[in-house]
Amino acid sequence: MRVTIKQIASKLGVNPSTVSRALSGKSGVSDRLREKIVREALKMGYFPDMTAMGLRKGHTKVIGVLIPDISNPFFAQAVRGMEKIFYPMGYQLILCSTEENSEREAANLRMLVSQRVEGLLSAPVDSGGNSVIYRKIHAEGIPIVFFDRLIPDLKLSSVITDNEQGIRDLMEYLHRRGHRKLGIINLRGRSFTGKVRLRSAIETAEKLGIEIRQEWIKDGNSTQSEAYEATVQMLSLESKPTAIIVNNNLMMLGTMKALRDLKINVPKDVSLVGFDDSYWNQIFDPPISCIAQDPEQMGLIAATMLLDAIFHHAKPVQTVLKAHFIERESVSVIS
Amino acid sequence: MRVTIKQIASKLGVNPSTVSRALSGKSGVSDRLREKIVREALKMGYFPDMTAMGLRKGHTKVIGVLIPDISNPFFAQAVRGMEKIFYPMGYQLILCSTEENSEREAANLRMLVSQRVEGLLSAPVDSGGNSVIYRKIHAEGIPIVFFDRLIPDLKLSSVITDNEQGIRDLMEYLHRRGHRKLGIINLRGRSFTGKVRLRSAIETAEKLGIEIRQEWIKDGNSTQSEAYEATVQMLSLESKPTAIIVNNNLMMLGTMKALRDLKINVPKDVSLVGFDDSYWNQIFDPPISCIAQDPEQMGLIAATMLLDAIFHHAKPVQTVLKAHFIERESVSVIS
DNA sequence: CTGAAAGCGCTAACAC
DNA sequence: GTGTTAGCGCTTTCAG
Repeated sequence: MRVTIKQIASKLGVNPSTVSRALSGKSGVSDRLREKIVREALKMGYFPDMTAMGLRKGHTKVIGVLIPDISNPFFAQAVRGMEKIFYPMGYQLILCSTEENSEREAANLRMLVSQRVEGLLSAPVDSGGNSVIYRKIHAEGIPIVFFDRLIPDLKLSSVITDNEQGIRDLMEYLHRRGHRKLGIINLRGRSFTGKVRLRSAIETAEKLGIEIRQEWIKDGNSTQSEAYEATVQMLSLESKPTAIIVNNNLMMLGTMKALRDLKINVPKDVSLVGFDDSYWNQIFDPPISCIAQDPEQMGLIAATMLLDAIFHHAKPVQTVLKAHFIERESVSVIS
Repeated sequence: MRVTIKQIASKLGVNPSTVSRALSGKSGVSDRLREKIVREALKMGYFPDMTAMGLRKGHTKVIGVLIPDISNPFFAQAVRGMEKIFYPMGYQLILCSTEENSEREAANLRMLVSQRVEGLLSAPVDSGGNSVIYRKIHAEGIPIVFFDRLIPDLKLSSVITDNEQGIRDLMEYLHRRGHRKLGIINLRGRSFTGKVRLRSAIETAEKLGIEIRQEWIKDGNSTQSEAYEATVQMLSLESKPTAIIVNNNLMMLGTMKALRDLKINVPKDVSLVGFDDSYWNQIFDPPISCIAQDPEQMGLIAATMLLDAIFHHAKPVQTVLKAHFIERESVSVIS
């Protein structure tokens, strides 16, 4: 059985509360006794019981993290950034993968509250169908910070990338290189980032005089396989765009594979740029120019904001991060 | 403030224990009263308090997971497999990234026990320096399953890949294609998988009559950047191997980049095979032949074994998974 | 079928 | 500087 503070106490013939004081470094215990207690605790293999401490003190030192897909390096790196903040503070992260499913998200959210997490870091599921639960949790006094995505009708804290700016940078670059016909492999149409990036592309196209035909906008559903299909379809069209924007890292893999299978040369036959910079962009032949976000930084900032909310009851803040363009060799010059 | 069972009880003029019974689906409450209680709980926004339940019942429905690096897709996918088992059972995973650091591992381990996790899934830090703590935790009655790696002197449950078989398959393939001079970009030399794979390569080389000179064995330290350096060094040697084995997915990225920068053609100038199959192997030019593990499956099996240990007190089991060879186009035929 | 009471492991307020 | 007591929110006997 587990060693408790009580057992240590009775073994040493002192009171449990004295053991508690000694072990948690509180004042009010003589140095000699404290040392004796600490030694005995070590010898008996005592592990403090956080659930009991949590119950008593009202805080658990646990943070809940919700991400849609852990095997996407983007989110994995974001979590890494959060770890960097929370680990040194002795906080634990409970990580939940929602698999882009509202019901799972709701279930996870309920669980997390039940676990008495002190705060929540979430990249909410695209449908945004759980705003009621989020609101309720917020009302309970549990701070929430959204990252990468947000639910527009909730005025909570968030850290997202400046998607509009990113798309504009990408398109201005293509425009400078002479491209006037643009195709888009978009994220799931209903998703927050998908909507924002597409709208921004259409607006920018109008401004710059770039053509984006309806048939050049394909929904890659955020997955590798569907991006593959979408790319194949787009490039079997009678009249094709001269350049393609792929709207996230995973879909870029699908598009790359399609291009290879179709033996279409980049950038000679078609130019390619991406939103997100993952490992693979720079080892593709040719290396892919793209808009790079910094997910680790995003996680770090989200975590910092959450901490601020937990300790200083900071008011909700909306943070927008700049993404930056990385030029490589995937875009031709059209004269 | 948080809604408690007591508040619901006093609101309805019944006893807390009745509310507890009603809410947890226990028998001994009339249907009418139960319905009334459930409705009120919902209305008041009641979330059960798992820490209190855990304290009372002695189990927390939380599993601790230790991985060395969350941004490595291999481990991310393993976690995904674990999620698949535990999510439907209402268990939560606390994920800790040890960053290949023994002290962090020890700290995380202590924390996890303090959180009263019901079981532990761990890919232990390479040095194996925490066997004492693992042993202690096991002695506490908390089941442990190692995955991907293990600590040889601990006879606990584990799921690992048949690394020897993998290396043999790779080398027999190279041998059939006429290769007799082999270079290796190895994992961190002290690591479990690094040691096993290297030893296996040397043994197999002897058996098959393949030459592996000392200078053709480079330590890539499991990272992209050091694998880059290692590759550059190996290929600037006077006499080079005709084929290279890269011993994990992240290092493959470094090697690929080095090869591109050096303008060395694969497989014409040098052949290339890898241990692990990540996203990028198939979009490189040429696609890379490799030994593929199935990390998600590994996570799934580890989770299943842990469950077995938790519920049926199953004895420690050592599981070894077969890896399978995927032929692509990165190896030339030498006649 | 429902209520009363005890207790999980810990800490904090109050005595002495 | 140390002991006593109460209670965090819940479940589980045991009564009635």
